[in-house]
Amino acid sequence: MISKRPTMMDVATRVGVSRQLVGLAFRNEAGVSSSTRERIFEAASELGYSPDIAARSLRRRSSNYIGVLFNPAHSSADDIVEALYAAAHERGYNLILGALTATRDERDAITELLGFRTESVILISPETPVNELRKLAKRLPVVSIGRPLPQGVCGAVRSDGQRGIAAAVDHLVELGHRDIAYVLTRSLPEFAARHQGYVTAMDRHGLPSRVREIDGDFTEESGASAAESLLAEPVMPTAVVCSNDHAAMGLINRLLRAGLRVPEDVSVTGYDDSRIARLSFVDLTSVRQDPEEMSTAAVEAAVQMMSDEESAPRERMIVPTLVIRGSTGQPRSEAQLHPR
Amino acid sequence: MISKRPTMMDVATRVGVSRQLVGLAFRNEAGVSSSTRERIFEAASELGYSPDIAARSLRRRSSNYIGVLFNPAHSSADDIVEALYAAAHERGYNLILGALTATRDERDAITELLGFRTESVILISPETPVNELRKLAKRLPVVSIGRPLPQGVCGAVRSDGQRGIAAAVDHLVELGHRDIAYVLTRSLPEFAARHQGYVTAMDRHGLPSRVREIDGDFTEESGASAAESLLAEPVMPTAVVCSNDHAAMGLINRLLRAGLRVPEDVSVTGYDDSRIARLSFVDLTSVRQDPEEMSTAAVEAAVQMMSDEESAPRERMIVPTLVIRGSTGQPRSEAQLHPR
DNA sequence: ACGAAAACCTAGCACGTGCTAGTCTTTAGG
DNA sequence: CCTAAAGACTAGCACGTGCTAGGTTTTCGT
Repeated sequence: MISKRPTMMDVATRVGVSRQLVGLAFRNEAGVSSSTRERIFEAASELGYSPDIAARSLRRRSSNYIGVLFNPAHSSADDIVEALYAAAHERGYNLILGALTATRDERDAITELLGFRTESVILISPETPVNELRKLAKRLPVVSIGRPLPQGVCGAVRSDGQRGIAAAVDHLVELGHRDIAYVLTRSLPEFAARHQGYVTAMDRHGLPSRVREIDGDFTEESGASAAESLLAEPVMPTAVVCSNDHAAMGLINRLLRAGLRVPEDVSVTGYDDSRIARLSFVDLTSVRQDPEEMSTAAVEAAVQMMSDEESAPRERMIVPTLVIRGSTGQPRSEAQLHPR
Repeated sequence: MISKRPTMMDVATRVGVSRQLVGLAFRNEAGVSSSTRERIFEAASELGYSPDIAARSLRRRSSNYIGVLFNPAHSSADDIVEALYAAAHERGYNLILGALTATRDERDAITELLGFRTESVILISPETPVNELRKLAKRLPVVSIGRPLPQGVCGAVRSDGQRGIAAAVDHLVELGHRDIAYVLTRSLPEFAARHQGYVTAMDRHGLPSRVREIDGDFTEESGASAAESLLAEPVMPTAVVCSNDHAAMGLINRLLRAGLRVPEDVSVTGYDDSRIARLSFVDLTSVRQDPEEMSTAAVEAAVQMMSDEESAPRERMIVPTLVIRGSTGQPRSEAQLHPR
């Protein structure tokens, strides 16, 4: 029973027709009488037959599949993957996932996707060197999500980190904050724009002298140690903008332990609007990069590049939005001036 | 360039050998001189060739792939998927993922996996009716992770919910708690064992009269409303055992807002040891179902059923462990008797 | 230098399906 | 009743690879 999965032929002989007719029925093509069609599907279900995708795409010379590289450990990947399925399905494509794990690096995962003869690949926050991406993009349409790349390397969808952070700074300034610190992430290139956004926004508000930058990364620990160095200062800023949600959480936690209240004493913002930020427990004001919009744009770019081989790789910038929650409020001096 | 991906034949003509020799080289078989082998790989890399997995598994009549059904929205799935990759790779198998999304139900996803001719499927917390699972298991080895099923339906790996909750209760009793409430989850069958574990553990400790059960589910809101009903009681229990981490978080959050401290006033435990529980912010004592152990067991079961077609479906129960963190401590009366 | 084995290489069929080009049967129009 | 068209169905090749069964060259022991 295990050794042999049924084929079209098995269904055909059971019904008493030719294999080709079964093929027509499964492809929903004309030329099969409705009674025969019914008998075919019935027999197929009895035998547990389903078409062999490998054989089909081999013969068709097109798989109808888009490969997706994602890292399940990265918190925002799930939302994007989910939205990609919907977006691809709407346009008649299927997805095949390539996961990044401790035992599989990007090269392995991409090679596997190519092995499946996907017609294009969508890479979520890839770290593959640019020249390799360029090489890859010569073979098939490639769309990168989230990573800033030089013009024309491949299709690209990313959100405007500069505007995202600027929105956070604007929000805080509007609340009355002036001493606004920033916890940056050094390790990844996509964070350069966010950093830039902080600096220019502070400038724009006439606060260049209040710029205060602290090193951090993607961990809660880094947020906690950022909190330490702020607490050690003579004057604690009234607000802290973080370049990601995890660092923001670590920071808040340390501040609370030090007896400060959020947002009464210090306002904090995150970035990503990850599931963590949405927890009622955390309730973190955060910059949202809409996963539906990113995914739709990525699939659109891939579809365009697949249908028109000569079209230039499409690049699209998504405008992030600030989701205001409970971790931001009026600064403490203001609160003292206008209590409640 | 896009219309035609290179084949073995292209590589062969470029090197000046037969297609079969290229095949030997890529399968790492003997019979290819090392110099030729080198030239073949060089040409392949220049052309961007990688073997066509579809054609290969078609000819081999075995795909070497295990299908994995998972729900990216479910918090514990990521860890399991990651561990599955490692476990499968160690045993010479690859994984192909089938994601559950809003637009794809289990039937769709499983049908797709079958279309890829995976040699077996591992289903993470499937909700497919038992009779359909039984039918499926007749066609190929099926292993379910997490769901309680009647004996013999298919391979099964799950953790002992009864012992898991019992461990939480034991821990609290050891700390001195006697008034221990339980927030249950009604919606899913795998939670029946946990409920049972609570009742029997309370019994065993001679506390059947202290049993206090509150309805809940997988959401933070349900935890919050559970907190409400506890706060409305004349005597608040000193500890609350929750059947999942999300409910525990909602509960804690509401307690804190009501001015209670955790664990000084109330101890709380969760279940799943999800990433959320590990956040320094939350620091939740929780029952851990080791994903590595579950995954390894699942792959082992699948491999056994694949290699020995007649072997009975394997069923394995994993013993969960309690991870003690900061949300549990001595009960308030005890703490008053022995301060610090 | 000879035979044999080892090393290196190739021909041809098969896997399950899609597609083109048909064949055979039924129906419709005069 | 004849013809043509439409409907229902089928024969056979092709897709890219693996495998069996060979073929040819090189190497080695004596």
